[in-house]
Amino acid sequence: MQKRISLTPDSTRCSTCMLNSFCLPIGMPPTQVQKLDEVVQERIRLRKGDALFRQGEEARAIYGIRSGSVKTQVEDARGQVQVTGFLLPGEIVGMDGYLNNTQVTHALALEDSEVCVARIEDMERITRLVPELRQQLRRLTNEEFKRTHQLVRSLGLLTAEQRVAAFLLNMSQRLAALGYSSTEFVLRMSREEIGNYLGLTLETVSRLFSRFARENLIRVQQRRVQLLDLPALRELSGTDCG
Amino acid sequence: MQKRISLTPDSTRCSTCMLNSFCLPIGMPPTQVQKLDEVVQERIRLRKGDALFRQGEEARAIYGIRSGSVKTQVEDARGQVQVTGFLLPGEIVGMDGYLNNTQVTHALALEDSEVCVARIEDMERITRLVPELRQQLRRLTNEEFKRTHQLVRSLGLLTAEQRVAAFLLNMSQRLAALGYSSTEFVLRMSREEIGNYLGLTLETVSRLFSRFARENLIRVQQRRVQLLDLPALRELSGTDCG
DNA sequence: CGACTCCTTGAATGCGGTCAACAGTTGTGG
DNA sequence: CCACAACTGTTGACCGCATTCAAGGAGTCG
Repeated sequence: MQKRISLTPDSTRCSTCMLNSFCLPIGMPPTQVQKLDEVVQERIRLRKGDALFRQGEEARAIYGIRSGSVKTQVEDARGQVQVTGFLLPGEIVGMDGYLNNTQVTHALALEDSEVCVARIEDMERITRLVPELRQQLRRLTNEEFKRTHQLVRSLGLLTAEQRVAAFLLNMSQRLAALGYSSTEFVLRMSREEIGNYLGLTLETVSRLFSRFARENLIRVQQRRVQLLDLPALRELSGTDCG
Repeated sequence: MQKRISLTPDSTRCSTCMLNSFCLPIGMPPTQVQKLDEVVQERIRLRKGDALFRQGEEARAIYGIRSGSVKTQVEDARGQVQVTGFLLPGEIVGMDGYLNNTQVTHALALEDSEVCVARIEDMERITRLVPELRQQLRRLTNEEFKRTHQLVRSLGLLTAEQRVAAFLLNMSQRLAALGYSSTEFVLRMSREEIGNYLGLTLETVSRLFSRFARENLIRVQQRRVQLLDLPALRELSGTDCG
């Protein structure tokens, strides 16, 4: 399933990566980032639908998304699934596993993707040399908490309409941060996955997309989305950001 | 509001605390636990309603609940509040703040309570001497993730009935672990707080309590609850544990 | 005792879910 | 290249769960 790639000296590394400032090295001085090249010795290529890791597995690494996108989901004893996040390039998957050596979520590729591998045992070693890395890992864990709290807030106190609007704005923001258009993008996940993530049915998501389109807030054709009226969406979402 | 208490040599410490095996020292050998006494030099006494810390504040410590109970909640820019957890004795509050030096939630006492203070700057120092502590902190962070994921699952895919049943079972389990009765206890929070936590209105919570009582699954009088039929509640909850 | 908060219960409404049919898209193999 | 199958998304009709609004009761504290 997964395809491992060892990085030859001249292949891309943290220190020369385009996503440098969005990913693990965020805010680290260049001299430190070079030391990260020692941690990230490997990449994995995933086909759409491949598992990067599975809930319950031993956690061996944390992963930075280099291209493509990934969803995380938890599964209970009865097999019911709840999507807990959609991850974009530059974002880190597996922080929760890092903390207890056991993955608490599944991570599945939404499309063909490539992820960089930072093995936990290597990091243990490197944190002794680069104390900033420890701070970095904390910060990433904190990000993860904020993401999850936002999801809880959305599920706990927003209406379906607000959730869908907030979801679109959130995607918009994150894509914009990566340098993509904030008003025109392709959703990599199905209506069902969006619905599951937002605690709604796929029909409700579809209906709201259609209604937003009818009201000229967005344009939709399949997974291609165009946001026509950001202020109105923000107003609808009932939150001040995604 | 808060009342600080410095611990005199003969007052209770981690190494002699009754909650020893439920709290920060969980699973640590006695010799290590003694080193924790160095970290936990202070306790705070809270009156009902007092804030242990507030969202946005600088995080200076993590806190172990010694007696009483605490709720955590996030607040958005418009002042809307979402309760994210109810914490019992032995449980740790503030892990998320520890990770970024900024509190991402409010923590409020549900009743008169006492919490032990482990200052972050002290812990930095102690982790150099007691490497196990670092592992401990990771484990606690992971616990926090699991708690939150469970809440997301509950909000995302359970019905009101299932959520309330699961909530009661969860309280039951955690109280039982502390040595209290698993079938008879007093809820420290209002219907409104439960409702907010579960993404329901207070009326829905009240109605479901009444219905469970009518069906002889529980007995309720105000905040005093008695679970009469655990298997049936488990069945209802649609999950295999709280 | 009165004022307050918290809880319960009823009645009516409506949001989102369910079930079902169909359309559009993608992928596959002949 | 087309035909067919499988998947994904849209839309409609109906239903029911949970919310909303409202009134009244129970417990608590000054």
